[in-house]
Amino acid sequence: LRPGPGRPDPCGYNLRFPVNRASMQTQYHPEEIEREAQAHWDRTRAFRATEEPRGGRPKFYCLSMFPYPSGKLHMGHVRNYTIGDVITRFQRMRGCNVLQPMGWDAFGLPAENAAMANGVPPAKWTYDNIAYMKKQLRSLGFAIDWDRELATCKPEYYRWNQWLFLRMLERGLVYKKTGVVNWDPVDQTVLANEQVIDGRGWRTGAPVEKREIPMYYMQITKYAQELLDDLEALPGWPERVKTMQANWIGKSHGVNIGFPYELAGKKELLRVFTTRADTVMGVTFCAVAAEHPLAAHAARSNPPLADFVAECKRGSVIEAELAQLDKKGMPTGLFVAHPITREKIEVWVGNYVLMAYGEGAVMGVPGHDERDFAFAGKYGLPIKPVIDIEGRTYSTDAWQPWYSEYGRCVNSGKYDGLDYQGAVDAIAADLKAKGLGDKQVTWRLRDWGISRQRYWGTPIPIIHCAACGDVPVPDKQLPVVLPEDLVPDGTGNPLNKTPSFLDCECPKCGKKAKRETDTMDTFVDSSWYFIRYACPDQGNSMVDERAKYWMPVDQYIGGIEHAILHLLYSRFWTKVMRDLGLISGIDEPFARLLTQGMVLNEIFYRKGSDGRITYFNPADVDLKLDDKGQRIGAVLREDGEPVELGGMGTMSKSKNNGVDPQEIIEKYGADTARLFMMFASPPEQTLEWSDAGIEGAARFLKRLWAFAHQWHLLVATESKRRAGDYAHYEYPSDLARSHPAAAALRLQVHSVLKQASFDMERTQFNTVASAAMKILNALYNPLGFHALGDTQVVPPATGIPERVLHESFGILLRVLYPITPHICHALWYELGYAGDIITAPWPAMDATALEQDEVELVLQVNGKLRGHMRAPRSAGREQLEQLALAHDAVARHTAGQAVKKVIVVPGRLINVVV
RNA sequence: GCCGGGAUGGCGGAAUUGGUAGACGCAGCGGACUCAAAAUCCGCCGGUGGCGACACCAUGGGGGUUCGAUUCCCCCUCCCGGCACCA
Repeated sequence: LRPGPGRPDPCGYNLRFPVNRASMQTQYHPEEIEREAQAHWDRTRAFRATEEPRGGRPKFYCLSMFPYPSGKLHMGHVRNYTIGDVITRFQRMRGCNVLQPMGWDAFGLPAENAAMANGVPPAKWTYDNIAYMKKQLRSLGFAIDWDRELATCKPEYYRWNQWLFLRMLERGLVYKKTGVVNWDPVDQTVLANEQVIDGRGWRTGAPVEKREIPMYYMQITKYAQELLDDLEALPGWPERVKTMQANWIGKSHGVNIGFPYELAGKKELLRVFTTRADTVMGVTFCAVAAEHPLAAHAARSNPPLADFVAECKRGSVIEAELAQLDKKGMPTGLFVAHPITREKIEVWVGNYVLMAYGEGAVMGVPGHDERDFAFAGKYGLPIKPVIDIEGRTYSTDAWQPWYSEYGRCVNSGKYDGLDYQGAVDAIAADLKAKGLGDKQVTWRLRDWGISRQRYWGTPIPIIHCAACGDVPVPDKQLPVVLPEDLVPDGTGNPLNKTPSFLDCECPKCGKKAKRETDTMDTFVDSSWYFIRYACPDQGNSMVDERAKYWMPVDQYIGGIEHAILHLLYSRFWTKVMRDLGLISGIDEPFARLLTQGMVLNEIFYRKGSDGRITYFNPADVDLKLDDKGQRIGAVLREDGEPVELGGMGTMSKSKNNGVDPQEIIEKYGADTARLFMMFASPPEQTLEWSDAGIEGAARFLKRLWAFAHQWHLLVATESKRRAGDYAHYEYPSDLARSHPAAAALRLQVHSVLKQASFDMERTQFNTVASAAMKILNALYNPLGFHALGDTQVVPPATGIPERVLHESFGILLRVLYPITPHICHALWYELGYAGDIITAPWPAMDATALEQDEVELVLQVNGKLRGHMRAPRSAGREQLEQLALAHDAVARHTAGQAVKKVIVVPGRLINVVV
């Protein structure tokens, strides 16, 4: 039943199932059909995406976050890319011109670490990993346009990092600054603020130190307002991601206040930022950060203070712990004047003041700020309450949370009685009149430091000349190529010891000069790869007009761990590229974002007598169940001794609970792995790995194949080779009477299809998989299949017309196809459906199939379910009321009581209120 | 502490957004086939009471709105994630 010679293919393609078999395989052999399907797609270049002229199909750009080539795929990858592939294939069926590209986030530290361990250059390690992982991805059958593959470690790619860096440098969007940076002592490199998590390096987990290093910054703060505002233009993003970004950007409205003082006869201002200008009359001291110039000045003539400042600066302390630390401080001996009362205010150095936020100095209002309260308490500074909260009495004994609430000003002279906004407005106006302050907006977001003291990254295109200083590499000398044969040995960046890279001529004066050896943060690489996919072969420019066709990404899929870092940087770069005129009409790169949940697995462990914990892989453990199937324990298969149940946790090496996707694919096939991943939970939720669940998915596909095979034998008999006859389904309007079983089947199948279509649109794929299972269950009975032996052929006993079964099975195959494309591809041919399933449209729901002459209604009394009744669809309200009231179950519960009201929900229920 | 998201059978999860709670699957139990096991197929499967028809209870806990609440509102408990000395 495959398209044979002489039979025109209605889709206009001349496709043939690649294997010429006399009959369909009896059993499901995933490895064989998957190999064949993939070879077929390769040969027909089925997933190559090309730009279509105006008026063509709508474009759909479906993108999954590209992987770091760490060695082999893990389950998280499989889940991520399967979700993307389901969306890709579904959008194709909906008639879109879909692009799903793939590439490699190929620069990064693990390559250097592997190089140190094995003595292999990072480049070789990376390229080997790419080759292996690409093979794995291909074996999963993803509808990827491999023609657009890119790797960020290739000069063709990273030259444009360098090129854009230079453009940004010209415009002041990149600048060099020596500043305090986060230093990861293990990786020996600088980390961006975004890469410091709980005071530790995001990769190494080592406590971050502070160092002063010159580095290049990208001015992301210039875009803070737009990055914040445009979050509202992203309805397709999860709320929590937007909230996380908004918090990270951290916009605060406040007042910048200057406290006047004199230094060496010069009038100066100590600037502070506050969101509580209404409490300015309660200031009893000021505090500056250890790095503040005033602290440095005072320390010069005050050795104990100098020691304290040095101690604070050392800061080899975890920031999160720092937050719990005691408030510590020392007076500087300097005094400033209160901007309104002219009172003398002492300036302290405080360990709790951050140099990087606001002005690096605060006004101390112990009456209404918890930190200032603790500080004042410790050093005996006065506490002056200036805000009154109605119905509360202030006491300086202990801090109360309500002390920091908004209220009315008291003890504040002319501001007494004003509320928060009134006081802030009045005080800001007075300060402005004196030139001592004004309203100000402050951001938490800081500029993005991109210099990394590492080898395996994009070289920063700068040349250091003794005469001319830092000179940008001229465009015509790009790319600055990174040598690929170096092997780092753990003693710093090997580029520093490589004269062939290091030595060069100054582009300005021609004298001998040295190249910059710092490389760029790898987040630069991933900030625009999705635009480059539009034109990866473009050698003359960063992007071309094809980017305009494909951008923005319609659906982006990736892990929640990138909610801030990667997604914020990418939004920033897109806006920069827009402002440089490189792309147009795009403010945001990703229209819709889906953050997939983590993949979890059971954790089993034993605690040794020395307190050491040993973890056991779930594959080596047997669960013990009681007779109800509830787990009561687990034993290690090897020794039969019990192990502890540690619950569910993210698959990780440390917990020894990972499952290698390769083993699953080899044992069950890609379709089974894909089906399980999609079926076990909705994409955004965590997914709990289960061997039994995998078995269940495999069982379903076997059943599907067995059913198809049985039916294939049935329809393969001579007179039934009429697949083409099924092309148009027209059913008599009295199908329900002539073939009640057929009408019932169509009702089931089309209701399920309606639900599946809805769930596809809202990316809830677990219920799409369940829909396919429901259709197969509905089909099993009409064929009487289950009662037969393995190979016996029996005609349908129910009298359901074959074309109804054909229609139903065609719907089943297409509903399931995005999730398990290989088996559906094969069965589509085997059962004689026209054309190639990858060009088949998503099935259309037939509304007439849902129409019934009689409907079942739920009967309720006072909202409680009491029975069911069948009634003609045409029955009116009154007729239904009467039927319901006369119904046994209803009568029993309403007997002797007055009926107050009857609620009729057409087609659903009747509720009698007594 | 602040922000966000959750809590439904033995388990993963459904419930088309206020209308039959537990779809679909897993596990379990009983049966068929088999010398036997596996595989496959059939049946049962939230709890309590009852031979049964059926009744009552049940979506973390408590209240409310409604003819009707897993769904909406208020309070509380617990869990997960993010941020956190941000002035």
